[in-house]
Formats: sequence, C-alpha cells, structure tokens
Amino acid sequence: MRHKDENKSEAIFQATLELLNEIGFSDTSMSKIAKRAQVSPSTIYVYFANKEDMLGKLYTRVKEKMSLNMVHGLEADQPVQQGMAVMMRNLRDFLLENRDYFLFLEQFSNSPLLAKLCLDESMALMFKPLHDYIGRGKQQGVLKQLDASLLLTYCYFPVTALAKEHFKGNGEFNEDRLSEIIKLSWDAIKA
Amino acid sequence: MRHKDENKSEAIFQATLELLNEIGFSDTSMSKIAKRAQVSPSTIYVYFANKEDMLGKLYTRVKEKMSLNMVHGLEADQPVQQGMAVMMRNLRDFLLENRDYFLFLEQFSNSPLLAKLCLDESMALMFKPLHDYIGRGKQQGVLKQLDASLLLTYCYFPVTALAKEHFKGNGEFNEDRLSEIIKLSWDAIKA
Amino acid sequence: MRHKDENKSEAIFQATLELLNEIGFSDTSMSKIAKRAQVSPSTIYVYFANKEDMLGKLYTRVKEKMSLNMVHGLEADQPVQQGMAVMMRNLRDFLLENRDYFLFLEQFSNSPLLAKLCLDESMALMFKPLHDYIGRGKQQGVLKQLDASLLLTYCYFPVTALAKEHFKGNGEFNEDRLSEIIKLSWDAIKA
Amino acid sequence: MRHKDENKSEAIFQATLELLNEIGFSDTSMSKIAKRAQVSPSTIYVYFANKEDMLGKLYTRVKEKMSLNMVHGLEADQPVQQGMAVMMRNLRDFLLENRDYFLFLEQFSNSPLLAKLCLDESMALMFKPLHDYIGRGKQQGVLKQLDASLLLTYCYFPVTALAKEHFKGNGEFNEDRLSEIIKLSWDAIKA
DNA sequence: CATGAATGAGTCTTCATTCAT
DNA sequence: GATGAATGAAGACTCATTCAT
Repeated sequence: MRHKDENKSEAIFQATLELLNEIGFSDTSMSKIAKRAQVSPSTIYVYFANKEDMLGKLYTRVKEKMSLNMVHGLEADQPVQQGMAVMMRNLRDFLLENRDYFLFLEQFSNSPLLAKLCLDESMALMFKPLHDYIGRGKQQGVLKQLDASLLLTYCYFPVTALAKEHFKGNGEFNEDRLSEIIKLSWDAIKA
Repeated sequence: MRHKDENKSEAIFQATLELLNEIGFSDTSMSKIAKRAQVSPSTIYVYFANKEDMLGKLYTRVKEKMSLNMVHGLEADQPVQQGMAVMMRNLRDFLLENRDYFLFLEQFSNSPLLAKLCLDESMALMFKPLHDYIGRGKQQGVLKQLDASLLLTYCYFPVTALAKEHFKGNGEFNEDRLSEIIKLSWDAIKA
Repeated sequence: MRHKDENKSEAIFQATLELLNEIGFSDTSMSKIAKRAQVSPSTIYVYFANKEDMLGKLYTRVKEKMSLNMVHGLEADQPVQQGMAVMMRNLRDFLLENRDYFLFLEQFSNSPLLAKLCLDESMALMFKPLHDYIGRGKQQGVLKQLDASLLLTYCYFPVTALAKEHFKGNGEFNEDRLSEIIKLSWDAIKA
Repeated sequence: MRHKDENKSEAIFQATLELLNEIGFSDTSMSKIAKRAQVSPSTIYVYFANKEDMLGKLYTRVKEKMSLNMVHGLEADQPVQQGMAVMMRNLRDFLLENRDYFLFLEQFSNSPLLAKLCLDESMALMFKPLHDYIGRGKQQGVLKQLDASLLLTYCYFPVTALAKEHFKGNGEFNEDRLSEIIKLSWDAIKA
C-alpha cells in the first residue's frame, strides 16, 4: 500500500489556483487541473469527493492562511487604532503577495457554491480573534458601538478594492494609498 | 432604427437573470435560457453575437439602471453630506428591490469575463455624475482630498455588504442599519 | 429548421439492437451506439431524454412488434386449441427471424431498469387480445379455470427456452420440436 | 489445502449479492463490492482473477446451492409424479427464501457473460440427478418420451415465473398457487 | 426574422485493474 | 495475504454554436 502523498493534494490545489488566474473559474475543469498537476483526473478523486469538495477545501485553506496573516503581530494590549492599522497592512501585504489566492477568493466568494457548502461556522471561528479584538475596542469606548463585522467591513473592503485596482493596473497599491485608507477606515469606525 | 424585436431580447435578459438566481452562473446555459425565454436557442444568436456578448450587454444594462437609480434625487446645490446619504439610500432600495440584478452583478463582477470585455469606459461614463458630485464636495473642502472612486468605495461597499447579508437571511437591512452606515461612511470621507 | 429525421431514431434503435447482440447489454454505451448509427452522441439526446428513455422506448417498440406477431391469424371463432398452436408457432417464427429482438428482450426483461420504467400498463394493453382469447377458452370450459397469464406462461416460456437453445447451437428449433411443445403446453392448460 | 481465508471470499460473495439486489447488476462495481465486504478492492484480486471470474464462481456456487435444494428429499423409488411435486416445492421454497440468489440468477442468466464463461458442463453435472430422475420416469413409461431438459423446463419456468410475480408484489406465491402449477406441469409432462 | 435539428468538444465522474508497500 | 493509492480508459450527458429551412 502506498501512503497518501501530501505533495499530490498540494499540487492539485496549486494547479487549481493557477488555472483560475489564467482562464477563470468556469473554464477550470477537473481534467485541466489534473493535467496541470501532472496527475490523472481520477487521482483527484482519491483526495477529494468531487469538485465541490475540492474547491471548498481549497477555500477553507486559503481563508485560513489569510486570517492567520491578518492577525499576525496583533497584541491584546496594543492601542486599537494601531492594531487596526497593523491588520490592514497585513491584509494588503497578503493580497499583493498572493495574487492567486486573492483572485480565487474573489471569484469564489460570490459563487452560489460557497453558500451551498455552509462554511460559515468554520469561517466565524477563523475570524474570531479579529472580532474579539474589535470587541475590546468597543468595550474601551474607542470604537463605535456597532456590530464587529460591520466595523470590520470598513477596514476590509477598501483594502480589497485597492488590491483589485492594483492588479488591474490602475494605480499601484503603495504605502501612501495604504496610509490614506487606514486613516479613512479609522475615521469611519472610531467612536 | 428599433433593433429587431425588443420583447425578445428583453425576454432573453429576463430569463438569464432568473436562471442565475435559481441555478447559478455556471449552470446557466444558452439552451436553458432559450427554454425559459420561450425562444429557440438560435434566436439568441439573432440578437447577440455569442454568450459573452449577451452577458456583457446585460451587465451594461443592469449597471446603467443601477447608476441611474443611485443619482435619482441628487441635486447639485444640495449639501454634500445629504447627497451622499441620498445616494446610499437609493442604492439600498435598488438592491433590495432587485435581488436578481444584485445577484447577477455580484457574480459577474468578479468573473474574468468582465475584464475581457473592457467595459470600463462605459462604466466610467455612467458613474460620471457621481464622480462629479464627489468632485464638487472636494472643491468645497467638505470631503477629503482623495480619489473620488476611493471615497465612493466607502459609500458603496458597506451597502452591498449589508444587502448581501440581508439576502442571506442574516439580519434585515432596515432603516436603522442604513442610518448607521450612512454615518460611518460620512465619517470616513468627510474632510 | 430541419425536421426530425425518422431514419435517425430508427438507425439508433437498430444500432442498439446490433450492439446488444454483439457485445452485450452492459458494454453497449451511448457513444458506441452513436458511432454505429453514424450520428453524434449528442444527437441521440435530440431524440431521447437519456439512455433509460431510449431503451424503454426500444423495449416498448419491440414488445409491440412481438405481440402483434403473436396474434396474427388468431380468429375469435377458432377452436382454442388451434388458436394456441397458431400463437406458439407465431412466436417461434418471430423469435427465430428476429434474433436481435429476442436477445434484447431477454436481456432487458430481467434488468431492474424495466421495473423502474413502469411499463406494465402498456404491456398489459398489448397483450390484452391474447388474454381475451384465453378468457374465451375458459368460458367455453376448454381451458383450466386459472389466471390467463399463468396459462399463457405455459405456452410462452417453452418457446423462448427452445429458441434460446436454438441460438446457442444446442439443437435446431424445427417443426418437430415445435409440435412437441404445442402438445405439452396444451396438455398443461386444457381443462 | 484450505484456499486462503474462506471468510473473505464469502464476504465478497455476500456483498455482491446484496448490492445486486439493491442497486442492480450494472451499478455494482468492484470498489462498491469491496467497500461493502469491508476489504480492499485489491483483496478481491487475491481471490479471483477478475470480475468475470468472480461472478462466474458466484454463479456456480449459487446454482449448486439451488440444485442441491431442488433434489432434497427426492428418492429413487418414489413415484415420479410425487418426485416432481417435491422438486417444484423445493424450488419454490428456495427462491422465496433466497431472494438475492434468485435475483442474481435472473440477471446473470441472460447476460452474454454467462455464455462466455462456458459453464455448461458443470451445470450439466449439477443437474444430472434431476435428469436421471426424469430418465427413470421415461423408462417407466410414466413421462413423455422427450428430452429430459424439455420436460424439466415445464416444471422449472412456471415456478420462477410465479416467484418473480411474488417479488414484484403481484400475488403471493402460496400453497394454492403451487398446487395449481404442480398439476399443470404434471399434465404437461406425463405420458 | 426565426427556428429546431445537429454536432464536436467538452463536462464531471466512475470503472476495473495494477502498483508499491 | 492484504492493502490503499494510483490510473488510463471509458461512462453518460451537456455545451455553445451552426446549419438548413
């Protein structure tokens, strides 16, 4: 008996991300993925139940990486304003350095498949540290007394919007632009 | 010249939107659209060059409706703060009343097809009134001296984010929630 | 618009029967059928909803031919004994002359697909003339007072059993053998 | 030499029969069988050369069980009429008590695979006692002077036909119905 | 203008079997 | 003896599009 090859599922994930970047979500077929990953189409089904399952697991994996990156360097005793800035910078760095992850997330997050997979709970768990952080800010009276996820929205979307423009070639997402939106987002959410 | 039978292309658009809502983007095929619109598959090709062309035209059409709705009631001599509130309310009303439009836009806006179609110019034109409005606000010194589109981002995304949650069943997007984000967005963009 | 080509569905039926004879039920795939019928695999789906539907329709068609052949020359005012002999001879002739039909029926009649398709009613209709004929025999007191279908079983199965042996090469199903089983079957069912 | 682990090949046989009953012949794959038998797919190939071989051996095994059951209680010095009745009753009991065997035999006996496997000789051997029994009846002048297998046909098929209807839910195959066909069959084959 | 028939290329997935352990 | 990973070939079926009318 051969043992499951960690490299193989990794190669499948990687191939999927690449193809998504190159030819888009709906043209990315299992056989193309297999070819790119240099495995047989059937081998994918050794590692995943079906296409949905594979995409779902890839999504979870990528989201997890992103969430871990976002909270990197966040300290509980830090001023909240500074913490939010760290988080937004983390997010920018992660997106710019992982174009394929970003593109995948953007395309997947609006697909009905995502809703079907009911991954909300595991997502909630991943982003709990961030929500808790916001929660502390509210307790301290530094942030507006609103849903943590609403406040997060004002920090998250501007970053992704600029990253999207960056990749489209409409203006580099540099330090200056980052500083600008850190300021705007803070103005929005501060008490 | 009135281009062929308006009813038919209208029926095709409508069928596409419905199917998108019901079965999702990637399961919506030309023949299903044809069946739903009660025309022959080939008839679609009388009105459109191909699927991409059809979707692109539908996108333009929907975006146009949205942009017209957003600026409805905006007056040049109005205080900017009030104008932005009107715009955000318009957007919310439009999205909630046109779930199918919204779903289509969400699914389409991240597809690589959109980039391929190079619709940016016509989009820019549509949203020019809004940009101009923002421009006036900046001139008056009421808004931050930043890209109009960046400022718009802070008004647009929170609305769509809440609309999405609304349709997912996570909390109604009511007047209170609207007032909240109008306040936050204003705090973000005001000078 | 082209009009549906009667020849095409006929060619599909014919190809199916041939392949069944040559390579068996479970190796007869849609693409092989298409190749043999000299149409595209997708063309089959213009004429039939799916494989089951196609096989079901073929079954009905073949059974109908068989039932029509079986009652050919049966007269209501004929002595029942003679009628049953006619029927058995008809059946033998039909089976020997239509090896492919026979093989198809044999393979299909034990497949669970048949049960799934619920063709019982249409079958009952087809064989009603035979049942009625048996019914008259019972009324006249010439046949045993038992279910018509049970009496028919004693006339039907021996013919198919001998036809099967005939095709396997185990003894020709000639006039003598036919006479023998006509006698046996009559002894079985007569009052 | 006890051939490997009897339990395992038994489990494989059992799993095959179960699946056949549940999902039908053509959906019963080696991996499903393996899963149901709680062995690895490759283990099946330790015991059998391939799928055909396995099915052939299962067929032989089941046929053997059936033939043994059919002659159970048959005595050489018994009146033939009584012996045939015993045999038909045995067959009915066997079929009704072993639905999965019956279903397997029915589905397999018309498959071209069976012909390919050339099991006729071993079958002949199994049913030799029955043929001999018939032979004695013919010598005594009690049965018609015809092929033993033809006479057997008149005893065998009616039982299977009623068993099939029984399992389809069309009338219980009870003692009365059994008595009826014992009478009919005897009328058919008696001299 | 409008159509339904027709199709080659492609979809996802499962298959029987073998390989490496 | 026993196994799970691995696979090329094939499965049924759908697709966007074109053809003939």
